[in-house]
Amino acid sequence: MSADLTPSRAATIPERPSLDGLEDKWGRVWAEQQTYAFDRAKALEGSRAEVFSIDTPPPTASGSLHMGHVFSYTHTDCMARYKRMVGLNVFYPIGWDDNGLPTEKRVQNYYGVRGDASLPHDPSFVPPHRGDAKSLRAGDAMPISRQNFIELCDELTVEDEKAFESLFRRLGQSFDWTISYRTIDDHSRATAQQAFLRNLARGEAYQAEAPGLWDVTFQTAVAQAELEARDYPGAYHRVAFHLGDGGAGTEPVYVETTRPELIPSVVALIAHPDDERYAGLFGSTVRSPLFGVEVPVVAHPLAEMDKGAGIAMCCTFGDLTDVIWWRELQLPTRSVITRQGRIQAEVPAWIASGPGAGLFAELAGKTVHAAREAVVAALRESGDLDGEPRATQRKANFYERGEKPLEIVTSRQWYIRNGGRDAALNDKLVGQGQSVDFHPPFMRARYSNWVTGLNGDWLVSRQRFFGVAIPVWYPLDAEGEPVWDRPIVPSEESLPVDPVTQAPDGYEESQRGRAGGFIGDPDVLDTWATSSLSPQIAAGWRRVDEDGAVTTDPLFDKVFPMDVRPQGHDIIRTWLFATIVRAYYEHGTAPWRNAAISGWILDPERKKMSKSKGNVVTPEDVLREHSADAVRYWAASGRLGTDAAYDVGQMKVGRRLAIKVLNASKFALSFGDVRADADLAAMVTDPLDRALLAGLADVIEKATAGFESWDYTRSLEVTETFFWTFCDDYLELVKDRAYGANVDDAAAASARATLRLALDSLLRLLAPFLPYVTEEVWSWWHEGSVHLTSWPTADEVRLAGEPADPAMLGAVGAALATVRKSKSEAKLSMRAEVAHIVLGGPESLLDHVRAGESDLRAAGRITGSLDYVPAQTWTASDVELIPVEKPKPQA
RNA sequence: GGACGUGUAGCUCAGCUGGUUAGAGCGCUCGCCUCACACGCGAGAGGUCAGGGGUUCGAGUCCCUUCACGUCCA
Repeated sequence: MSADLTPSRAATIPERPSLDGLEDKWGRVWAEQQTYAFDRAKALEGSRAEVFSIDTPPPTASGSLHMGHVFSYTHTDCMARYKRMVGLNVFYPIGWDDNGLPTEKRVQNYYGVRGDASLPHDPSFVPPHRGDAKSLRAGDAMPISRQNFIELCDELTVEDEKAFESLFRRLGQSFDWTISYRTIDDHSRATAQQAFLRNLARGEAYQAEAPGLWDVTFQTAVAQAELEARDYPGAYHRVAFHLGDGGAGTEPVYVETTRPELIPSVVALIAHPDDERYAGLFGSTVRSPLFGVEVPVVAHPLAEMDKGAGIAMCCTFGDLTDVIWWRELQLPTRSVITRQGRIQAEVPAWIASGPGAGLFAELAGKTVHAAREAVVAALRESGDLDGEPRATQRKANFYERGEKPLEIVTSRQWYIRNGGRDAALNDKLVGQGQSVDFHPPFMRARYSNWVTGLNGDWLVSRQRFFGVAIPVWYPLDAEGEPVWDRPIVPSEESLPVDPVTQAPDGYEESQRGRAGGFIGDPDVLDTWATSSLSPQIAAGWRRVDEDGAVTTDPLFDKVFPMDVRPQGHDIIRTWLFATIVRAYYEHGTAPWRNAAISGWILDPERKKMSKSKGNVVTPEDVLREHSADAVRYWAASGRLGTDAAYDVGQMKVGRRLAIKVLNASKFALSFGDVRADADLAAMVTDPLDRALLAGLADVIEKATAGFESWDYTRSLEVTETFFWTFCDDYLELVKDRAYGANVDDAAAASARATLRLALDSLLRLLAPFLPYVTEEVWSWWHEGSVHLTSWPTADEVRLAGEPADPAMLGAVGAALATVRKSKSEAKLSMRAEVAHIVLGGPESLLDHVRAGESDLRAAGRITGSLDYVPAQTWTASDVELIPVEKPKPQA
């Protein structure tokens, strides 16, 4: 039986091995030698099964990497390294998500600018400053053209990405850096536009004018997945609506509303059909206070009987329930809130002829907040406010990055169907989730819950500057009005396009904005609409050949569907779901076979780490202080799907382990060389050595099983435990035997061979977790990288002949511990000699101890008589110890 | 209100399909400068496995229920 090892040679070992500098040393070597390069040619020749492909999350380039990134990316890297060692051709790309609002905000602050679509491109533009913005008020920002703005985004994200790359490299991420992309680069933009155009051609994407959530700060539409419900202070205002013509003697109907400023928008009062208090009013009409607009009282089950007065004021639009009522009850549209979050300037028709026209004119142009105060004052004056407003906490929808509650405005937007309005499609998309193996499995419920609970299609258009342009134009009719339902689309060959600066085929730029001409769609796609195509972008779904033809890279079928999507659970509803939707439409399949979901990192007090709490640590500092291997050890101790604490203690344990690997390896290789051509396995004859390797074989099997079930933590744990036993017991037991004797001494040779065999496997078992220290030690006596060797197999260390019993090492180790305990209790040095001892132990194990007695005597310094007696537990009796002679201080 | 997860030594966590006196590391206490390692080595103390009920010869492990915490969705 010969082990499948890389070439070995006489060991060259540093005098004092150290972790310091290993990251720089090996990081450079790995980069120079392309250690982690994906073998494209081999993939193209071979079968899909020989490849392991990873849909790496592209981090947001404009943020900064935090310990959560370190945590989850390490999880993936450990799996990637394992898969590489079992012989798979690992496709491990890295991309940057430099798209979207975070980048825009960062660019605005960094350069002191803001985008203004009305401005022309200035080719010689120089930003006011770079970084170090002084106190920057929105008004001070310099307005610049969209193109100039995008150029700045481009400039800054490239800088940010360099910092990220350096950190990832130091952490030991085994990406293939040649397979990289940026979600704003030409290839990504073209891919995103091509996929969108195909969605459009197949009817999966559509345009609609509809009420939708709108962020007044960022001036953009917002999708359901970007919502965040937050507590928001408000007040119930009890407001009177008047019956009939409001004649005296009739009791008004009181509603309780938190948004009195929307009274001009009221279209109905709505109560629950079972609510007897209002049953008599259904079908009749009431007049709104102040404005005197006549609205019906209608029944709908979404009215909450126990909330407020039990009867709600339906306005267009105060919240999402209003939208449902408006749609289902076919109510009129009476919007007064503009996209800026202010009351519109013109007095609307339904108010102009009524008593409130003057009041409305006063409200015009006011913010929602100011309008509310004005309306409340007017209600007080007219007597329509019953009592005083009562403060309340209500849940309001916010854009996840926004600071003001979302308004609902009607606008023309693009959508991609995602099952939110189509039960059959919803079922299919839930089914796509079933075909992905989630790790841990319960994470699938997050997916199914989200998909099942969707209440609308995916809104993909955003009114932003920096992003992938929606690749369509609209013809203008003879009156100069856009013909929305006949969008002009570009050819796939011409992608990427920017409809704002380029004219569509068949038109001249001079026709832009003119009757009979065209306009370009000014919007960009949701960031997720691009990042949801990360598998397609990385794997070359779109490729442009030299002749300009659009095809697909033949590699695509060798890596797609990908083997795994690693990501955090917070973006199951966005990134994971969107990727499934896109792959389903384009390929009819799930985009990956597995989804590996990492948990969050919490601070030691179990709080979420955030800048505002001041408990954020920067990965650079952490890596410098503890070493990359130590930080990886901490990360790898966290199982998939489980939140973990930021735990310096665990990093110290990892550092200790890494240092132990250095020292133990040095020791194990220091007993004199074995013959280079020797069959190591054949040299292992001593029963204790055979027991060690038998135990190691079991460990290899368990560690392998761990990785195969995505439980890398289990692999680390069994390997680590065994490694410490190897150090504390086995090394101690055999060192005397391995020392000193000549090369031809069979007992010594057995120990030395075992040490090498064991170390060889142990390093490979630890390599996915501790890439630096294992590479360092490997280099002492091997050619090539440990990361490109084969994963150890139990067969390598399972010797021919009589099967050895791994329990023997445990038995002799327990006996040694018993001897140590005697010395410890006597408060003596471990060097103290044992003149006499009677060892008690389980009868079934005593034979094992006898078989290893010479090693036990050497390690325990038992120089006198050693007797055995069966006992329930390990005990020592009749112990006679000889203290070590303390050397007299020299005079 | 719904879904999912978690609750095991002071702390961080293992305990897989139920089976002998519940494990590890850190921390703590005591001892040891043992020729790989003092960034080390050895030894020790610490738990009625959140509470209650049930199934079983036997439950931290399965079922029911209560409580606490977390995340997401309403």
